[in-house]
Amino acid sequence: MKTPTDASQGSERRLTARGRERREQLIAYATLRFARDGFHPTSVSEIVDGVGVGKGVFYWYFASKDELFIEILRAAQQDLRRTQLKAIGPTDDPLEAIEAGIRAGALCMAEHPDLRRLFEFARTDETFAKVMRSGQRQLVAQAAQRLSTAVEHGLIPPRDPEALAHAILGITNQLTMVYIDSAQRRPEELADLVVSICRNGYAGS
Amino acid sequence: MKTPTDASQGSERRLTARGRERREQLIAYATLRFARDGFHPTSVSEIVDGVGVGKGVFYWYFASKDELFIEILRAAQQDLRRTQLKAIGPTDDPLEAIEAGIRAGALCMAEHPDLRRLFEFARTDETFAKVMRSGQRQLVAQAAQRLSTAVEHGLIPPRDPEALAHAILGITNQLTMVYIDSAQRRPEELADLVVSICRNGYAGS
DNA sequence: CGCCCACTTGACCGGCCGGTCAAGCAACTT
DNA sequence: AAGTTGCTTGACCGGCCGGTCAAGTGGGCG
Repeated sequence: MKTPTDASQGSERRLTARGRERREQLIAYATLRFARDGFHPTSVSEIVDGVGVGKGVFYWYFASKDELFIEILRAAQQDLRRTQLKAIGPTDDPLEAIEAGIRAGALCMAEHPDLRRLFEFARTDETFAKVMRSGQRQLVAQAAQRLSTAVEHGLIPPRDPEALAHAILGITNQLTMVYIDSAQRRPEELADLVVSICRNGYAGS
Repeated sequence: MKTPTDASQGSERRLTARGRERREQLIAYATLRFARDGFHPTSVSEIVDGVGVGKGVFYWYFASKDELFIEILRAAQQDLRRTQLKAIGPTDDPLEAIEAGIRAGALCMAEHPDLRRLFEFARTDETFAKVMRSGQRQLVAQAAQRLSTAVEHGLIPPRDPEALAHAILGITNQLTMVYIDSAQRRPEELADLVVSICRNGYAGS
C-alpha cells in the first residue's frame, strides 16, 4: 500500500516465526490449488478454508489474490534460474555448459509440474504475462549467452542464439507436459530426450 | 440438452441465414475477447454487449459459455489440421512432406495469434484440457506418421517419432509466441526459422 | 391476410466473488 | 498488571457472474 513498487520479497510487515510459517503454508496450499484447478476457478475462500483459517488471515499476509500469484511466479522463476546456474557450475566447455543447462531446466520442470502449470497459465493472462516475460527474458538471456559463446568458439554452426534458446524452452515445456503429466516417465529419461532433440533436431547426426 | 454427446457441429437448432450469421458474429467476437482478455475474465454480458444484442441471444445459440469455447477450440484445431494436410499435398518425398507440414503449422499459428492464445489457455484449464489433448493427439499422430516414414526410408536417424512431433509443436508454439506476438516478424521469416531449428537443433549442420 | 416460429429483449435470479473491518486473542515488553 | 503488537476471526459488503424466462418482434409462407 505505502510502497506500490515493492518488487522483491514482501517485507511490508514484520513477521514472527509463526507468521512466516503461516505465510508459507498459504503459499504452498495456494500453489497446489492454482495448479490443480486453475487460478480463476480457485477462490480465496477455498484457499483459507483449505488451510483452516479465517479469510482475514489471507489479507494479513497478501494484498490481493493477484499479488500472491505474482509472488509465487517470481519465486519459482528465480528458483529455476538458480538451479540451472548451480547445475552448470564452473565449466570451460561451452557445449557441456549448454547441455547441463538444458538438462537442469528439464529436470526442474519435471520435478515441479505444479509450477510448470502455473507458468503456462500465467503466460496466457495479460495481468501476469508481463511478469512471465520478464523472467523468461532473463532465462533466455542466460542460455543465449552460452550458445553465443559456443558459436564464437566454432563449436556449433552460427545461428540466432536467442531463437535457439526459445526453441529449447519450447521443447522442454512441451515434452515435460506430455511425458511427465500424461505419460509418467522418469525425469532423467525425459532430460536425456530433451537434450538429444535440442542438439540434433529431427535430421541431425 | 437432448443429446449430450453431440460432438460435431451444433445442429441442435434449425437456423435461418440470419441465424447462422448471428451465430458466427458471436463466435468471432467471443474469440477476439477470449484471446485478448482471457476466458474467465470475459463475461457473457460483455460479449453480448460488444455485439449489441440482448443476453438471451447468446443462450439461443449456445448452451453455455463453456460450450461456445469448446466449439471454438474444436473448429480451430480442425482448421489447423486441414490447412496442414492441404499444404503438404501429394508428395512422395517424406522429408519434403515433413518440412511442408512444419511450415504450414508455423504459418497457421503465425496468422492466427488469437487462436494460438486460446489454445495455450485451454491446455491449462482442466475443463478444456481434454479437448486440447484430443486435438493435439491427432496433430501429433499426423506428424509422427510422416517422421516414421522418413526413418524407414533411412532419410533421418532413428528416433522416437512421437517425441519429435511434440518437440516440433513446442518449438512452433514458443517461437510464434515470441516472434509474432512480441517482436513482429513476418510469418514467412518465422516459418523458415522454425523449420531450420526443427531440422538441425542447435548443433546440427 | 394471418399464422407460425426463428429470433430478440432485458429484467431478474441465486450464488459466489474479492475484499473489508471491528473485534478478540495471545505472546512478549515494560 | 497493563500495554503493545502480531495474528486471527467471520460476518458483512457491493458487485458481478452464468444462466433463465415471459413477453415481444418480424419475416416468410400458406
